[in-house]
Amino acid sequence: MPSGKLLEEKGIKVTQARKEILEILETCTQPVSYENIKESISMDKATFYRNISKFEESNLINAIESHDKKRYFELKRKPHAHFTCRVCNQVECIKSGIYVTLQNYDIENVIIQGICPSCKLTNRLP
Amino acid sequence: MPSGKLLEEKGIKVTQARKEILEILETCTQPVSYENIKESISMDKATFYRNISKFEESNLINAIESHDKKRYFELKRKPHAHFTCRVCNQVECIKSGIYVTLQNYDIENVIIQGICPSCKLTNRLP
DNA sequence: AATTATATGCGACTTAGTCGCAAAAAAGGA
DNA sequence: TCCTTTTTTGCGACTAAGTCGCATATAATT
Repeated sequence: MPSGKLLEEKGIKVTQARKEILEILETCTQPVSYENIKESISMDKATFYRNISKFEESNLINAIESHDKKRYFELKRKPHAHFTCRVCNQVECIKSGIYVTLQNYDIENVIIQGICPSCKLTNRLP
Repeated sequence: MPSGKLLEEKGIKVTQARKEILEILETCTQPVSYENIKESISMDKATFYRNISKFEESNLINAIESHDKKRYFELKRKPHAHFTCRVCNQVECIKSGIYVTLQNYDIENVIIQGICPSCKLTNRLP
């Protein structure tokens, strides 16, 4: 879906900066932080975060915070859980069936924390 | 269990500050932040956090970060999931049966994010 | 074109948590 | 008990992801 269209649908004005952010998020298979993509975007940090806030309000994206205190962003597609590795800090989408329900709570995200297979195998330390 | 004993078992030197922290954590039924308990402790902020780090290394306590970017601490007792409310930021222990397994991952914590029943009912906004 | 509204860049700011260092407290002898 | 070594503490300065105020720029509207 072209990023301009996504924005129009949500009633968000289409700007160069916003298109840039969405286009990058569309190509990413895992959530990314500002740090991860700052070389690939041309806007200022403040503009990036202001637009990210706007996208969050419009329910366009999802943010997950990892152990490094950075927030990682992804387009909202099919709901799924996330795994954050406390060694490499990467945030991974977990597509496999994790279903959590809690009576009377609104559940918006499920985050599993621990050590990912790759860090486990290579015995990397935090 | 007296807090001095807990420390000795883990080979951590017993000091006034450490006993204070543990005694408070022992009385808490929900995870608490530094902010929550700073009036009840007599040590400096740096000392608090240094001891918290030590307790984490020794697997004595657990930390959960909420939406307010603060970390909430609890004694490690029986493993259980946590719920963090993005409106009131409280961290709640979820004792009911949530079991998550992921092949080849080490799972250390499961955090469910959303809106708690109390904030839902009263329609509080973030 | 002129007016109004919204978005952007820049630099200063916020804030939970961390660090360096000197003073204080504990531990271990002799 | 006194002396030496090791660990802990308090204080103030610092860190870093993210936010804010404001002036400028861009877009929409009349």
